[in-house]
Amino acid sequence: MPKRNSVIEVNPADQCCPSVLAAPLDSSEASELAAGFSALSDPVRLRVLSILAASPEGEVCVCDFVDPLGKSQPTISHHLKILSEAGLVQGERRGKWVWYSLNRDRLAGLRAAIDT
Amino acid sequence: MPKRNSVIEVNPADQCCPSVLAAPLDSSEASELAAGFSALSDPVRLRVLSILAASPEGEVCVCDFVDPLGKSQPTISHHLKILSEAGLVQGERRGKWVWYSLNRDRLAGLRAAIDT
DNA sequence: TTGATGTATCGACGTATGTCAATGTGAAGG
DNA sequence: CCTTCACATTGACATACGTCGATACATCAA
Repeated sequence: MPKRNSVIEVNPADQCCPSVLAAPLDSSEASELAAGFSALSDPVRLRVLSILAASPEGEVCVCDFVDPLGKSQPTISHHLKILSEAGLVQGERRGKWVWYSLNRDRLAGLRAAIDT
Repeated sequence: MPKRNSVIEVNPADQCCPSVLAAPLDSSEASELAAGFSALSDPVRLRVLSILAASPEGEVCVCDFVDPLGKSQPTISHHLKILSEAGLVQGERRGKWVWYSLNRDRLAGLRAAIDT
């Protein structure tokens, strides 16, 4: 190993959420964050989020994703489940339909994790 | 489809980088962004970034990742390549060693993509 | 109850991904 | 030269992931 004081030892400290840039992440913090970014690592899911964000009512029903995204209904449902489990969206059943809405706080948390 | 004006038609407009929240993403914008977040979707890679960010010199050589991350040298090299291809880090060979540094602009670009 | 409609789950398939041992490459020192 | 050291690449493997057809579940209307 070249002559340098190499890797820093910094206490993750008392902060609300793990941050990539504040201090070296331990294994569990890194896994937690990686799970969040995994939810963002698919183009269909990003388009789901963007459609939700652009919706004036703030909610979109499942059937309204199928045509614009060009995927089958089971595929859309699969992606919504992944986004839901990641805390990025939530669904609410009203009658036959399920309306999904964006959780902007969760998205802000992921953004903060890569903030300077 | 339930009675609502459903999905909005908004022009992606003339902006520098695709944004998830500004307007509905088209397929190629979404794929481009998803590739970026894919690079962030692994705990080892997030820890690489956090170690780089915490390094006072702003650069860390490959051998200094191996022990802290508990992965083999080829695995570290593999992850560094993925981060490099995503534009998040860059490596510079100096003698026998290769020093990697963080590209904060690229990280800021991804952060901006999920900004409100 | 029956049928129609919207959504979720299951099963299967091909592909992508993380991992490491083995090997290749490139640089420094005898 | 030849050896040693740091890093990259390859090949193989197990696992995870995206996709869709088929099907189950839930709700409403007749």
